[in-house]
Amino acid sequence: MSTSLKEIASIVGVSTTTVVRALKDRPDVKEETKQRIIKVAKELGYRPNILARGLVTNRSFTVGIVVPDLTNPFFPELIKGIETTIWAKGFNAILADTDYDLVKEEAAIESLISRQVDGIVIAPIESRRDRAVYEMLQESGVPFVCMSMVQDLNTDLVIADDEAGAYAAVRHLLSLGRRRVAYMGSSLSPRADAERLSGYKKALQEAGIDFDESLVLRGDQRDVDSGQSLMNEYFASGRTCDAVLSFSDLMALGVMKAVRQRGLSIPSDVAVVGFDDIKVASAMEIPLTTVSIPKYNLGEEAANLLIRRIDQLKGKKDTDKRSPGTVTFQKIVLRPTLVVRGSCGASSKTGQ
Amino acid sequence: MSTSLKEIASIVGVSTTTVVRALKDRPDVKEETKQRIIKVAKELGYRPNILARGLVTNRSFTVGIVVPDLTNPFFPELIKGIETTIWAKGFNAILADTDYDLVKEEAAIESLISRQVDGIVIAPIESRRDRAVYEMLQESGVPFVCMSMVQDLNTDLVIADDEAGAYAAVRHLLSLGRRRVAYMGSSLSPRADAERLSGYKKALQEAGIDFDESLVLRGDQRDVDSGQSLMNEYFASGRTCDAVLSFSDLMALGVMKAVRQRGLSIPSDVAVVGFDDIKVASAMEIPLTTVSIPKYNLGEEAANLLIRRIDQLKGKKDTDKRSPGTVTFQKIVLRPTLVVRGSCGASSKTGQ
DNA sequence: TTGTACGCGTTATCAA
DNA sequence: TTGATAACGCGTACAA
Repeated sequence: MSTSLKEIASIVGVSTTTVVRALKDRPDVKEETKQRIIKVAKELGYRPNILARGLVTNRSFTVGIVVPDLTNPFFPELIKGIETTIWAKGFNAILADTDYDLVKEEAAIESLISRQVDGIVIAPIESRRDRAVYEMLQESGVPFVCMSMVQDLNTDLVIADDEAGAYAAVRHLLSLGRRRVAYMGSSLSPRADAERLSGYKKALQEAGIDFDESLVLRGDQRDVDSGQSLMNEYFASGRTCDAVLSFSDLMALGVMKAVRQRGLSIPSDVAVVGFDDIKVASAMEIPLTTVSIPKYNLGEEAANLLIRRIDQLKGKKDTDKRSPGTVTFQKIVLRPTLVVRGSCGASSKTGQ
Repeated sequence: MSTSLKEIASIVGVSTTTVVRALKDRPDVKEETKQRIIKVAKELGYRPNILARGLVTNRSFTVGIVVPDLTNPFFPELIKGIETTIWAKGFNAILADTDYDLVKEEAAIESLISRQVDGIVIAPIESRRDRAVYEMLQESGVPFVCMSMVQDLNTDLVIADDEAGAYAAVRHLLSLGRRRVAYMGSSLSPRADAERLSGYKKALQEAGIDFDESLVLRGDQRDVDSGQSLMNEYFASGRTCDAVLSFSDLMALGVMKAVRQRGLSIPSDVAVVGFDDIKVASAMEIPLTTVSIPKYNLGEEAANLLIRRIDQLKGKKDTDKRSPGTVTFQKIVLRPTLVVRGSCGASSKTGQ
């Protein structure tokens, strides 16, 4: 099919070894033959077969990216951060979307290992039964970085500071005079949810406000409708609030819809704050105040950490690959920033 | 590193051939040895090296996906459609984001070819100078499917019917009594832009309305701000309109902002219609009427077409690979649907 | 029922 | 300055 070193060699009348040297522009080839080889290679449109190369070098220059749902606006930016970073270092990305399906997640990881990826960045589903999958991955020896905590497993980790994010948001709301701040969490991300709730409580406590369990709701962060219906139920049950911090911007949009349907206005009656800072958050009629997560940077950091791991793994010649006692995992935590826009009722200059 | 057939063979005390047969559950292996082999393979966590396999079978079971910008909400759904479809057939996806950079697009394609992908799905940048890149790709012999037309090149193509989409939208607006309908196009997608403009004109003509060049604007479809500033300029120049069809939902959001800033109301003063139907379109305070493009389906169709191409290419044993005269390219056109919501002023039951 | 031998395209080692 | 040769892990004729 495609031209190989051997073909070039036979055409030019040299050995493949010489062809390799010429194409890699090594100094130890006669200039004339080098030129002849390069010329023929160009004419034939020679492209190295990276698979074959990987077979001998034991490096595929490929990393796997595993996410639960591409269409969640959170992930494309993250992936872009990863892809751009690894691309700059000569790596390609194999992408797998698990659809929040544990079976597919496991299959995806198996497939990636079979494809000899040099490493994996993975945003776990956060199922209660995902531990086994990650233990399998650890045993495989393929380095990987998680974008959220997997139960009590020790892994490399790159995450946002959820507690600090929620804390800043609630603190801000309280400083604006809000007193009944609802927390709309998500049961799909129990770890992050717990962190945020903790930040929420901390802010309340500092302001001397008692924690009120009835102000805590939980739904599905991926879904506008979830935020809306949750908020509707909340109102329907006779409860009230003057502010809502929701787990995602998508949910926050749903909250806004519900609030309006209730005939209340934003932000005067109810302040709404989201989480993530997706692109359209600023484009709403009432621009959404939100805890902005540096998604692209998270991707960058994860990619850089992973590549470091790969280098230190493949770097050492053949000193025993696993020295399980020695490994210290890294945990990189990025601070989110509160982006104040219209929906929280602050008189801000930001976010127009 | 990872266990190979050879290792298993030497442990069990048979040849690699036998191991292969056992692992593929061929009938011509003694049941007992088969079980022994399978057992050992399991214990050692054997995983076939797909790269090595590809070297001999000349099939990598990988397809490349090339898009100009992952964070444009249009693409994740498209990619998901592709990825899910090919995954079901045993393929993995290598993803490349070109950042609307022709140089990176070419590099990405080269890289994919070097990685021996079996095929490529590509959403072209639509630069004026992209032709060379695609000719290179054609010469490589790797089958590929385009998600938009590349100049006057003949390729497999899977696209939405832009003309029909725009036509339906404008027709609807006119049926609601709108008379000055602005068309906000995009200079980044000249082909689709021309198609839509044509649909726009067609609808006007049928209604007996003269085409007015001053109602046509052009900006950057990726950007909310572009829609906003374009619309601002429009108003500032003293022009008016009672409806706007914009090239993307993102742009439409910008238009809505500008209209409100102008003190006009939606939809009574100005009806706004978008294109794409991104997730949040329905979550706006005034839900956005839009021409819904079946992004996921486009991805599915592209993937299926590509896999058909791959099969028919690799299927034939070794009858000359390129019979350039014989190839007939396919063009699959999917119809978009107009989703009527609040922003166009129809009294609809849809889209709440 | 099992094994031998070769090839896929590349890199690496050693020798000339 | 150049070339044999082996090796990576797997698949497949061809034998036995």
